[in-house]
This record gives sequence, C-alpha cells and structure tokens, in this order.
Amino acid sequence: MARLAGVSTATVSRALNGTGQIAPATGAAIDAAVQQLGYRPNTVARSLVTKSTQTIALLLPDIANPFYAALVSGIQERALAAGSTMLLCTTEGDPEREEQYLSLLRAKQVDGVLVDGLVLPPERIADFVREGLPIVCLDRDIDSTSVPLVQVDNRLGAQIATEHLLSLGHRLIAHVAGAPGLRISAERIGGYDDALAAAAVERRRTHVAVGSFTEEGGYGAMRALLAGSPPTAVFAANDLSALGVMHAIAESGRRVPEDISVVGFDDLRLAAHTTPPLTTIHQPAFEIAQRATQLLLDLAAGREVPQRLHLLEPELVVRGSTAALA
Amino acid sequence: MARLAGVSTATVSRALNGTGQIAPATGAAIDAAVQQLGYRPNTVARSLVTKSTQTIALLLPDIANPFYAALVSGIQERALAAGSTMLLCTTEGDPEREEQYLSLLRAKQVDGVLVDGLVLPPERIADFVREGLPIVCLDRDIDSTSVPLVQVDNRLGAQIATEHLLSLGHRLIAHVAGAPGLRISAERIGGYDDALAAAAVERRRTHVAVGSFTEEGGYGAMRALLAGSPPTAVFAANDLSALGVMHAIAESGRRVPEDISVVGFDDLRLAAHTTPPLTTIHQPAFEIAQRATQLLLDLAAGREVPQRLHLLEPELVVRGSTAALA
DNA sequence: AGCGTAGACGTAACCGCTTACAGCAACCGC
DNA sequence: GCGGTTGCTGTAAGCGGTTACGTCTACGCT
Repeated sequence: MARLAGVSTATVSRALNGTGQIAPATGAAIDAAVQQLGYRPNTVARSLVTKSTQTIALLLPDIANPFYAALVSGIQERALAAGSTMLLCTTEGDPEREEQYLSLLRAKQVDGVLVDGLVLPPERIADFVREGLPIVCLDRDIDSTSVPLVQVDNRLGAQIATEHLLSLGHRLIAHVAGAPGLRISAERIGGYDDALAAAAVERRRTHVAVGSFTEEGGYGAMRALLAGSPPTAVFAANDLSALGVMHAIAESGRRVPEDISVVGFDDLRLAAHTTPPLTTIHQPAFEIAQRATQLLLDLAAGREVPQRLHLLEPELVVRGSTAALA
Repeated sequence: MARLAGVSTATVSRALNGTGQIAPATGAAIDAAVQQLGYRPNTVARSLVTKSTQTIALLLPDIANPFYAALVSGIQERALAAGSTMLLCTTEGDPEREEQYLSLLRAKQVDGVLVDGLVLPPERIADFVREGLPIVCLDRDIDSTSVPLVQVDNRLGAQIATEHLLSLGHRLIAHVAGAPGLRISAERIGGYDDALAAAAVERRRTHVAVGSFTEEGGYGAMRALLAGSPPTAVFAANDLSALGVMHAIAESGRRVPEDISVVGFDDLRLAAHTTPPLTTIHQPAFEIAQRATQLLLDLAAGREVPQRLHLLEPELVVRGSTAALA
C-alpha cells in the first residue's frame, strides 16, 4: 500500500482526491509511491462510502439496431467527461427482463439509467424513480410524467418527409409504419397525416401498412402494398424499414426512384451507401444521447432538471432515393 | 434493514446466499421481511469483500459497427447466466483511450475484459494480464500469446469467398481489403491469394485496393478499381465495405451482379436486404461472443483455459450479388 | 448421567476507502 | 508571552456486506 511508502491512509486519500491541504513535500512523496507501486485506488471501496459508483446504465431492447448503437457515442462522451462508465443492458423487448435489470441495477447502485424502447408499464418504472433511482428516457418514449424525455420531434420529421414527397409531385404516398402500439409509430403516422391533410390529398387507409422498424417488417409491408394499388412514393418509418422497402421494390422489378420514391427516417450511417443512397430524415442521435446523459448526470447529482420534455429538430437529407413524379 | 424484522445480519446474509444452514422458520421470517421492505443487498459492499463485481467489460473501437454490435447479444446471454452485467467501453481506435479504460476497469475491479480491435501494443496489454486482470480477445486479434483468442477462420473464409467467385467463371477478381496493418486484413488477403493460386489465376497487384472496413473505405477503393481496368468480380473484406463497393458500382452506371459480382464478409443482418441482397461469408458472431465470454468467465473464476486459440468455421451464404460470368 | 456432535445463530473482524474530529506545529498580532 | 489562526496530518468511525469462530441448544449414544 502506498501508505507504507508515505504517510497515513487519510493523507493519501486527500492527496489523491485533491481534498484538503497537503504539504508539497508529502504530495511528492505520495506521487512517487503511487508511481512506483502502480497504485490505483479501489473504486468499489470508494463507492461504498461515497454512494456514487460513477456508473450509469443504458437499457434498451437490442443494440444490433444501428440507431440505438448510434446513441452510444454521445452517451460515452458525456459519461467519460464525468468520469463515468456505462453498463449496457439489452432486454430483447422482454418486460420481465427489463424489470429484472432495473432491480439489479438498483442493487448495483448505479448512478442512473438511460432507457429507450422499454415496454414495461410506466407505473413500474415510476416505482423505481420513487425509490430514488434516477431514470431518463430517450428516443422512444414511455407514457410517464415521472421521467424526463429527450427525443426528436417525430411528428414534425414525418411531416417534413411527406412534404418532400408531395413537393416532388407525388400524390399516391404510402407509409410503412413502425411497430403497432408504440407512441413513436403513432407520432410518425400523425406527421404523415398532417402533411397529407395540409396538401388536401386523400389519405387512403390501404396506403398505410404496418411494419416493425426492421428490414423484415419493411419488406413485408412493402410487398403487401405492391400487391394492392402500388403508390408512387413511400415514407418508411425508419431507415431499416426503408431498406426492406427498397428490397421489395427491386424484387418486384421496379426501380427506385424512377418508379417509386422512398424516404426513410433516422439517417443511419449506412443510409448514404444504400443503392440508391437513401433520402431520409436526419435525427440528431449524438445530441439526443448527450442531452439525455447530461440530464441523467444532473439528476444523479441531485440537481433539479427544469423541463421534462426535450424535443430536438429533425432535418431532411435528400439523396438518391426520391425523384419527381414522372 | 431486514435484520430488524428478523435476526442478525450474518444470518440474513447466509439465508440470502444459501450458505450455511438456516432453520425453516427463520428463513420464512427473513423472506417476509425482505418482501416487505423490498430489500436488495448492496452489491458494492458485497463486492468489496468477495473481490468479485459480477461485471465484465467489452472494449472495442465503435459499437456503431454492426458486427461489433452483433457480438453483444452473445456476451449478454452468457454474462446474464452468470449473473454478470457488461460495461461497454468504446475507444474510437485511440490507444491512449484504450489504456485509460483498461486502467479504469482495473480500478473498478471488473472481473475481466473482452477486447476487440485494440491498437494498443500487445505488451501493454500483457502488463494488465500480468497484474491479474483477465482478458480475452475476440474477433480481431492482437499479437500476443498472453491472451486467449476466439475468432472465425478468416483465411478460410476469404478463400471460400474467392472460390465462389472462381466457380462462377470469374478470373478478374479484385479484393477490397480491410484497414492496412491489421492482421485480420492480412489474413483475408491471404485467403484470397490462396484461392487464386490454387486456381492458377494470376493475382494482379492492381486488383487489391486498400479499404478500411467501412462504407467509405469500400466506396473509395471501388472507385479506384473502376478507374483502372475494372474487374468482373470483387471480394470485399467485410459487408460494410461491400455496401460502399456496390454504391460505387451503381454510381458508375454498372449493375450488380450483371456487370460485376460482389461478395462480402460478416453476414450482417442487413446483408439480406441490400439491393441486391448480398452474397457473403457468414461469421458465427453469436457463438464467437458466447465462447469468448465463457472463456473470460472461466479465467475470472480461476479455472485454467486449455487452448489459447479458438477458430470457428465461416460459411458461404449465396444471395443475389453474385452471378456467373456473362 | 455424561459427553460428543450437529444444527442454528450471534459476535466481531475485515474488505479498502472517505471524512469528521482532533492534535500539533508554526505563525500572527498585540 | 499568549490566545487565535492557519496549515497539515493522524485517529478512528463508519460504508454494508461476508465469514471465521464461538456459543448454545437439543439430541444421540454409551
């Protein structure tokens, strides 16, 4: 122990943490000892007394979804700046596992948890915050007033996407929706409806197909759409769906964008490299993540967070998958 | 504290951990108290004495790379079964950050760390294992004998990919390599060479372009290839590169696979939904992750791990991006 | 009756830190 | 010369668990 090479454990603690005053000479001696032994304070002992583990958790269904993955760097950046690390917990959309994890995380004394896409009843989540576990929700919201939320303005994004298609002359615009029952899906349908209504374009029920935010979902939904009266453009609820949509279109012998235009939502890194490159709605994932993390850190530090809802701006990115109606 | 509702803390501890004998009646009383208070033992206090944090870490450059993300579920599955959680640490390929994290993880007393794609000198890593930090490497290897490694047989995979192209009649087969200087890139080049040599096909130096395992890298490399004497087929070092490759091909007015066939490596989930769907080499990511995690857990538990190198089998998945030479 | 033993629990030390609190110089002003 | 600061450091009490050890009761055996 560094104390052998120096003085008392209390002084070492103070020196290393920069709390209290230490004589220059003692400081140097301690530094030397630390250097020599390669001493690193045991953080778990530290956590036991300080009540802070310098650890936050990210709880979401599946990190293989590129959008979720895109959130990580923003979290990491903020967390690292605060000296914290991040536990990643994936739930596969299983509410039991969500609860199990939340309970485990509390036992582990994490400083807080970031949640995305949970399916657990909001009141169960509220129970945890009531017990003192800081939670903030990002991206996909839960129906709760007890948890701050930061996400993109989904309704606006969907509206912008649809308006883009309208401005290209399209009138037969389909929507491949997200997973049913989620508020985020409903918001995007809402934006789509808003845009159509504003342009006085009839909104055909047969033109909104239900997907699941996955390639498979988009693929299936688009095949169904093509089997009916094919649209000239489609707004997919996210980029992954859009991939499936384009796959189905190509398979049917049609071309994107010559025969059918498609616009996605998310602006994943790979959207720039699909064939053709995907026109989509950009979500500021990095900032969403940063903002949410900062909020969580504030909460954990006992600071009050002013507003509950943080909406960020979506942005249209035009690439090669949309074209004017022939 | 549950002890109020029951007996002594020692007994509670024994009851909850199932160590030692406890009378049925006491057990019931404790259960009741636990239930009533919603008591959950503080794991950090526990860790302080048991020396086990039930936490492992995953250290890699960037979780936004879908292949890395695909590893997570296999890790999660094994870790959860062992009651452990996983810290995710992303380094952006920065060696200083790698070292900083490793050092932090040691201070945090994690039970072990899984590393992938590190660029830190192997001897620095060896220092950590020497100090008692269990480390196992998966996917991308480091040049060290002190760390167990589990990965797919890269050379064989590359060979299979190239043979597939050869069997379709192609002779002008290019390779868009991975990031230069990495052993994994070299292995895949090696497999490509092996296949060409076995078929007595000339290997033109101008037909291997350097990429970087990213869409951008593949795109750039393919543009360079097209600017020279275009191949009739290309083997991309991974699926992400293949995306970029297909992008560049489409942009040049050529078609996949009619004009140029392309095969990737990884078999990302999205490979089935590119346009056209990508023929690729399947990597058993889930099993690689599982195996590596199990190894790490074994190491952490003080069990000896028999062999250092674990090679898993790649597999060709034929989809729509390859066709017989016209 | 006496002793050994097994079962069920309590006592207390300890894990490696942080942090009151107190002690002790040296230094200040008057 | 003396009380009051100020600067620096040590002592010790935890933080919330685990666990070696000891104790006590009840029981079995001779």
